[in-house]
Amino acid sequence: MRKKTDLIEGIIDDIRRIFQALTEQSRRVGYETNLTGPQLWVVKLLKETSPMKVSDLARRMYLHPATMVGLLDRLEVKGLLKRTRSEDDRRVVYINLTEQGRELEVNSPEVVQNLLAKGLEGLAGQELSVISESLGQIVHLLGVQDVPPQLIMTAKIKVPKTKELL
Amino acid sequence: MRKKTDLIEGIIDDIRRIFQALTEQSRRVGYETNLTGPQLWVVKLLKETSPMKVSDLARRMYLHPATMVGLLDRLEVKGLLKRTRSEDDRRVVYINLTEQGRELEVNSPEVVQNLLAKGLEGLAGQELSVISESLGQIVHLLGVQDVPPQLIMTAKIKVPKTKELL
DNA sequence: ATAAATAATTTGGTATACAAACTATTTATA
DNA sequence: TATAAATAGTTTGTATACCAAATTATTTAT
Repeated sequence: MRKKTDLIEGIIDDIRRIFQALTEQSRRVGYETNLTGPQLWVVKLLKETSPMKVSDLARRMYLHPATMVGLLDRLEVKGLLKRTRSEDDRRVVYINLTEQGRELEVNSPEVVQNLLAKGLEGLAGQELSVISESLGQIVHLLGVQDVPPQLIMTAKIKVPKTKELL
Repeated sequence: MRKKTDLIEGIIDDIRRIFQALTEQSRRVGYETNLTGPQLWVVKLLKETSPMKVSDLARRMYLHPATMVGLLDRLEVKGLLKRTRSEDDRRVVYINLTEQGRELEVNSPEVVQNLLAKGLEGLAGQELSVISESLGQIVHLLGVQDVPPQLIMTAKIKVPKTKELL
């Protein structure tokens, strides 16, 4: 049997790897869609539910409304979404994807969640239970049982293009 | 027994929670040290090994040298580190922590790794094996077995200070 | 002696992020 | 009903992180 310290080291390495996969994915976005992480996140959210108010989006992404406006500006310039002022309450602005936005969403890289979900479906229920248990313990150790799970997406991570860094 | 789809959902939620705990930690940094994530990362690296060349630091953090210079500038202004041009090779600049920098490092929040390590030490070897197995499977699913584990730290994440967002 | 490579920096640009102030609009209240 | 308070979105100003390309100084290779 492996030594306890080795096991712990391995576990932490694996968590780092998972973390990296998540951020890695967000880098790939840049290459494949010319959007940054947060930008694609907006598009993905709008695909799920739309229209959405500016404030809804800000809340969902845990961002300041001012930051949201900037994000929306850039996406609007790219022609991926459309602002529409509400008739009922003229303070409200609804955000919708344009046809171009929907198109981009479809062709954008799989979000990590889906990748995982598909992989997990291939496992037996028994195995899933074990994995579930294990993760539960880690979550417990980190003391985040009660944290509402958010969408996975890092703020901004770019890939270094210069060879020297690879 | 729980349904397979429920298990999968739970697993993904847990991964999100872990991810969040990691980024959450990097947010806390801001409050407790007045440094950003990358800035503390530099300090932590220098605590581990110093002096380090600018290029070493850039490589370790997967950043462009120019980005590194900016980071170092800000930390130097804060009086946390000192640049010293090498005598041997006058192109090289060595970075050292100042006394103030070492002091800050000691009082800075535990890096997640340590938090986890301590928690895991409390578990039985048997349990650790199970957890190790489980994570291995996830890593495998994500196809990142061969990725070298990096230090955990996100690029830049700030905490929203306005109540409306909490 | 000169060309090529290397280390760090400067310059110029973009995106994310927040706070504070501002505009327009709606709701509450006196 | 007039006015105060709240709300939604925006603008403005500032900071950080990030990169690419050009620059300077220095070292190594030819």
